[in-house]
Amino acid sequence: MGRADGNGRLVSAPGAPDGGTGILHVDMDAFYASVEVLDDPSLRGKPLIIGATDARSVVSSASYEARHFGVRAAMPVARALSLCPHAIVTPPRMARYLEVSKQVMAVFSEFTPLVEPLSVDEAFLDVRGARRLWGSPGEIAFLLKRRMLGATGLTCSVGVAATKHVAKMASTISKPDGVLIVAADDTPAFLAPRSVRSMWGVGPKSAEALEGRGIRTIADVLDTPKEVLDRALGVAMGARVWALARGIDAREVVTTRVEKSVGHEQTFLHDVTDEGFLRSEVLRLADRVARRLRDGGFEARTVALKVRFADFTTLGRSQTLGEPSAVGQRLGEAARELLAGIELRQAVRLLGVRAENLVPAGSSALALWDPDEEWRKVEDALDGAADRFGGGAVTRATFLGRRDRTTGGRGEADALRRGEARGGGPGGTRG
DNA sequence: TCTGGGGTCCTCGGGCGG
DNA sequence: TCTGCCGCCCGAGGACCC
Repeated sequence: MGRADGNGRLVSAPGAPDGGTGILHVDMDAFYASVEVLDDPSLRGKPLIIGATDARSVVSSASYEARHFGVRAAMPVARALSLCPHAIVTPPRMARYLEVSKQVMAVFSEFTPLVEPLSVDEAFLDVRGARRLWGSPGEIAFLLKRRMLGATGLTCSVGVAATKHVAKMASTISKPDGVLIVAADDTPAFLAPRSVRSMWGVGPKSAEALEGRGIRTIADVLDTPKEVLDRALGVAMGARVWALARGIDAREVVTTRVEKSVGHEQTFLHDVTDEGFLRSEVLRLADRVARRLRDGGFEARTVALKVRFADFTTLGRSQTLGEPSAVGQRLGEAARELLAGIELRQAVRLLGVRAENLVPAGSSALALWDPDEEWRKVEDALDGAADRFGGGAVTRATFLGRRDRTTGGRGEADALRRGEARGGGPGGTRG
């Protein structure tokens, strides 16, 4: 497996056993901060915070020098500066990070086509089919790190394991600039002493629910009946934690991902009570969302509005549109209706507009609906019923009342109304 | 200390149609 | 015609991740 290196890291040496592994999780080290250092070497070795400087912004990324002072991502910048007053704060340059991200992903793709990006700076790689070309998974991990440094000038950490979950945990523990290989046989020993919080998917709430029952480590999870986990976390989450604690994780590396929603939200510098301003902001956010939908070739069936009040309570309202749309005006109207339905009992801190239930542009029900095709389906479905009722075939004409005299009269139409002829048709088989 | 912005997934309850 | 059951969709909210 690996050795503790005195800094809380656990790392493997080249040649460590990697039997039964095949999944790599690669995570760039302090990605945004490292890109800033790459572009301005005078920042090297200094505490660096990536984040806007206005009152309400939070830390997006921090160099390890800043983390040494307790600075963490998602911490308010003001708080970070109180912990590390001499830190250099620089605003994020997303366009630049995306540019470097492309280089990073290109390095991943050199080793395997089976790459599943999780964000701009990390991905799962399935290297089970790359052995003949590049070597064993453990060998690939060290090779990839060298190649990454050469191609981008950046360091990364790599977890190597039999499953995505263990690979992800391993890369986290090996950070920064490490490799941790967890051979399949070593998985139980690797997992057992770890905290429940270290599991991917167990956040503060779930950890609290478990710890409140005395379940602090993964070994504790192994000793806990599944019903207790279900009660603590809900059935789905309980089942997941039960399985992950045993090293069971059947998730494959997925190379294609379909976007499910697109949204924008805005925290105001000062809490807002002006309703007119909120209405105009809703329209502006809807416009941005609509533009992104059109760029991506999508339309939205559902519009969701998010309102966060000054006391941080958050409300969501959503509405399904009559027809999918990617028109800012249409999305904006829906979002404004949702806003009108919310009692603004406090000043508003944040507004968000999100498009959900995305469909490809032009595939709305109306655009795709072919009446002739629908009638063919109805006629097919009714053929069998017509036989049972002793009549002839039911046609579109019979249903519309222009009865074909060769058919059996009203039997089929009655059958249709009673829903007795729906076999194989849409709408379920029960009745 | 006072909590961003972009997402995904899950749960639960109500309405509705068969 | 009414009732109970079931599955599906919708809407709201919460937890989690980077």
